[in-house]
Formats: sequence, C-alpha cells, structure tokens
Amino acid sequence: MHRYRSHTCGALRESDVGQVTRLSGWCHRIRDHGGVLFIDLRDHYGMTQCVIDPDSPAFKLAETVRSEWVVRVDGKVRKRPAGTENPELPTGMVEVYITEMEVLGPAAELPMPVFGDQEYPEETRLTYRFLDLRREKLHNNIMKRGAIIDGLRRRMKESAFFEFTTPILTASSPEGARDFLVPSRLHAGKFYALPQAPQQFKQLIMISGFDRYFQIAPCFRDEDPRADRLPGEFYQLDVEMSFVTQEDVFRTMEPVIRDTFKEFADGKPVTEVFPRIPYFEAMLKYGSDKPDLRNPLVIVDVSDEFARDDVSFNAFKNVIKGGGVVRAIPATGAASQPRSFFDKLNDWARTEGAPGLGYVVFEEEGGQIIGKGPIAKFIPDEVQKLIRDKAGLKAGDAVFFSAGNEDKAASLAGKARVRIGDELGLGDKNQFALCWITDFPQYEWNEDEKKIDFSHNPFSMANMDHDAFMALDLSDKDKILKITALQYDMVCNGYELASGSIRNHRPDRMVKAFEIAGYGETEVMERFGGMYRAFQYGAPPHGGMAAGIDRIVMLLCGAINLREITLFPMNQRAEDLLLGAPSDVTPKQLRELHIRLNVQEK
RNA sequence: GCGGGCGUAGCUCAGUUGGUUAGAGUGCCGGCCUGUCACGCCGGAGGUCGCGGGUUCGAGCCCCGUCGCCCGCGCCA
Repeated sequence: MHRYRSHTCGALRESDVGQVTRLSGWCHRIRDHGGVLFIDLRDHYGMTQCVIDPDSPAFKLAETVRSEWVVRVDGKVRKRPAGTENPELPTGMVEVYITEMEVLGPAAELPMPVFGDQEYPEETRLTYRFLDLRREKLHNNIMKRGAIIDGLRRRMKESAFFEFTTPILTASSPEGARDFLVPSRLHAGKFYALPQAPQQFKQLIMISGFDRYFQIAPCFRDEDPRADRLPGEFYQLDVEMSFVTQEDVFRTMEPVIRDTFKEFADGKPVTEVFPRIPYFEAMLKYGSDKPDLRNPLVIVDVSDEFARDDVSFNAFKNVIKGGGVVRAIPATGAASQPRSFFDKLNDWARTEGAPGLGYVVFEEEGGQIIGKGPIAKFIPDEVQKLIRDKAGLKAGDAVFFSAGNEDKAASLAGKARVRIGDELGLGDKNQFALCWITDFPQYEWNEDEKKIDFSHNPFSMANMDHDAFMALDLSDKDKILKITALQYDMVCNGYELASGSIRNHRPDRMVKAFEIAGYGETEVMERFGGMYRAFQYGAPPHGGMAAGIDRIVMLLCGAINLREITLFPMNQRAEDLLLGAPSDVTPKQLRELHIRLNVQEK
C-alpha cells in the first residue's frame, strides 16, 4: 500500500464497499458521540466520513485529534447504515471504519475556521491565507480561475495564436501609470522597470515577423488599488496580430471571450453578438464608457427642450446658456415610489457635488398624463410630452434630470442611471452583457497644463488616412480634439474587460502623433528608441488588445473583490501580510545597488 | 493626499436617555453521550469596549484628537 493513500477523500463509492483503504487529509469536522466518533476527512478532492468506536485499536488516538490536523487513516470501506446516508456528499453512501491512524501534521488552535463560511477580517484572512484557501469558496474560485485561464489559452491556440514570453526586467513602457523600479547593480544609478504591460514587446514581435501573439502576461503598476484593481500586479490576456483591421480583432477575440464566458457562466445568458457602441454614444446614453447593459435605462439629451422660450426653469436654462447640457434619465415605473425615493436620490446627487436631481413624475388623471413634482410647473405640458416621447416614458414613470457642463452632466446621469436601475430592480442581473466601445478620442485637453494629451495608448492609430493625419496643423486644437482613434474597449456588466487598438506602424506617423501631444522627435527617440528604430525597417500594420484576466475571473466567480479570486493578494496598502513584503534589506544589499536611503522620519 | 463607514470576548455581533457586576451565538477547555454530518446536553476559561485626552457624581455610549481596517475619490490610456 502507498505510504499515504490508496484513494483520495473524494473517491470512494458504493462499489468500493469491502475494500481496505488508506486516506490522508485534514480533519474537517469531528463529531464525538462518546461511544462513536465521526471524522470528516477532507483533501483537495473531496470529503469522506470516517467512523471509529472503542472496538478499534486507534480509538484512543482518534479521540485526541482536532480540527485541521492532518492524519492518515486505514480502514475498511463500508456501506452506511440505512437512513444515515448523506446525499449531499459524493462519497455520502459509504464511510470508512478506522482501524489504524497516524498523525502526520498536528494543528494549533485556529485563528479562523476552515469549516463553515463565517466572514473573517481581511487582515486575518491574508495573514493566514493558507487557511482561507482551504475553505470551500476560495478553493473553488482558485480552481475556477485556473480552468478559465486554461480555456482562454486553449481557445487562443485553436485560433492559431502562439504563446510567447517577454522580459520582466525591462524599460519603462508607454502606459501612463507609475512604474515599479528595480535598481541595477551593474549600472550604478540606473533602474529597470517592471512592465506595465508587454506593449512594446508584442509590437516588436509583430515587427520581427511573427504573427498572432498571445500571452497570459503579468503586468505591474505602482498605483493605489480598488476592489476591482489589485495593488501592484495583475494578469492580462495580451494579444497582438499583424495585417489586421479593427474588424479582424473583433471577429477573432469576440468568440474567444464570449465562449469562455459561456463555458463558465453556469447557464447565465451571455451576449451572443457584442453591440458596438461609439464612445460618444456611450457617454450620452449611459453616461459612462463602461456601461452596464443589464440596466435597460437609456439617457437622452433634453437641452433643446429646456432651452425653449416657454420653459421657465431658469436653473437649467442658465446651464444651457453657459454652454452646458441637460440629460434626462428615465425611471420606469417610479411614479408609485414614495416621496423618500426621490428625496434619497436628490440627497445622493448632492453628495456627488451636484446641486440636485430635478425630477418629474407622470401620472394618469382622467385620460391625461399629468406631470407632477417640484419643477413640473416650470415645464409646459407640450414640452413634457416632448420629453416623454424622447425618453420613452408613459404614465406611471418618472424622469430625473442632470444638468451641467457636458462631462459632469453625463457622468452624473450615468451614476444616477445605475442607482435608479438598482433601486427599481430593473434589468436581469443574472446575465453577462458584453459590448465593444469604439471610436475613443485620440487626444484630450489637459486643463491643468493647458496642453493636448494622449487620452489612451499613445501607440494607437488615429482613424484618419495617412496623408490627412500627416497634414494636421498642430495649432488646430478643435480639429485635433475631435480625432477618434482605432481604439476600443470590451465591457461587461459595467467593468472594462479589455482594451486595444490598431497601432501606428510608420515612424513618421508615430512622430507626428507624439508631436501633437507635445513631444519632439528627439524625445520620442530617447523614450521609445527601440520602437522608433523598428518602424524604420519594414513594420507590418498590426493591432491587438489586452483583457484583464482577474476581472474576467471575478465576474465569472460572482465575486465583487479581486482578493476572492487571487491566491496570494496584497492588502489595501500593497503589503503581503503572509510573507511580509515589502521588507527592509541589509546595508550590504543597498551598497551593492549604490543606494542610500533617505526615509522621512515621522 | 481627500471623503465616507466601521473598531465591544479568538470570530460574528447586541448593548436602551450617560447609571448596579458589559451580554448572546460561535470557537476553545473539561465532563456526559453508540449514528452524527452546523450532532446534542452540562460546566468553565476568555474583555485595556482600538488608543490618548476631555465633559460628568458616573462614559462602551457625549466631545476633541489619534491609530487601524474596508469602501470610494484623486491616481490608473
């Protein structure tokens, strides 16, 4: 017999009755009835009920084991007595009668139980991550994560992609985040950067004559975390293809992501054909470039209606005169809501820095639809009807208004749309609603520095033919800010899942694109010399995208926090509480790296 | 860096208008228990009410400060 086990704890069935078996695992739950003692033995594969009584020579030892001790047991598989089967367990028809037991690894009193699903503080869970990972939910999430990555990898290979690996110690990349730096020992005062993404490498791989690159790539960014953003490091399904248009990228990647979602969605509906929504349309209709399409509400612009002379609501009229807009957020069926519903939303809007959320409630009275609410009297019936028609409202509905400069009004309307949808319980949450957001602006105005910035990846190609782009007048700010890029995001349920673009591949065009954002050719050569050089010697048109693996897994596991789907995450302050990182280093290490610390005392 | 929420037993939480000795469940320890699977019953240990200061005859509760955690903002194309 094997030293530790003849079967796993998930293996035994009725057909094994009568066999002598050896199991090793953790004591999950112990039920001591005095005369008879049950031990649920657990391993990675499952759980088996083991039973022992004073007739067994191992009884004395069995009475001493506690939760999470690791033991080996020998015994005979037997059918459970009639009426005591446990159909919840795959092994529930049988049990093992213990005749011999060996303690392989005793456990101290636990800081948190493995059994059960009581919530535990984040700090305890991270410090004792190995215990947390034994728990069913987290254990399953991690396995599901691996299966999802397997699925993505398989589908990529089936789509004729090839997996490459790229350096971890590299130079600063064009993404805008803060780099993690690694001091060089051999070159005093110089630093490597960890890749924020393998962006330049994957483009260089295309220029090197390969095609259809992918990688499950670790990426590093030294920025503050969020619930949906891990501190420090995360994984992307990184993709690049040569001789492709945006359409090719969509047609290739849409099935990969869609089918992966379908495989792991547990039967929840997944969007079959992803709608393609231009950025400006998304900002108008959903007030966000990552709309949650499970929510059926669609925002409309009602600036023209409020600008009419017969409307006397001056708060909005003044906003419009000042160049602002008014957006209407429909609230389907909200007329029956109590006054507090409207007050609550209004109060919330104030916490968002808005003066408030005006609203009108539509009720039917004597065959007529009557608008009610604090501002209804400022809007003539005729205009109310125009607004109803535009926003698709009927009696029993309500409408909220968000006014201000376009960005603020759109963003507040977007947040209100989410809140209203949630409060009213609109839309089926039990689905994966995917879409592409296209035509992102290439540049944006940086108000602080009074200059034009890249609004996304600086290597993206503007949606303009070569000659027209090269002929752009640098001083024509309005025209430049209207340029859209062949730049796209994939969005699911309000989360940005992926981002990509068709890239510039001609050096003159690259220089021009940077020139517009205020970088000279010399600077481009200094910062991106490798890419600039590569473009000189025959670069193919190419493009791709990168999908956030962690977010995909989070959505498919139904988790709302990335720490629930990551083996060893850092805490909110980017510390690894289990292994103790970051940590002090020795003076010798620092000396070798030519570094002297200058830590502010506090 | 800023804002919000939360800090009471190992853990999850209750704690009235400021009023006697701060409670429950769970876990832990001991005892009983031969068919449980959240086993059951009895008993026990376990508290700097995050920390510091203030108001008060009296503070877990009120006030000020501070620390920690989570969430959000900034940041992250």
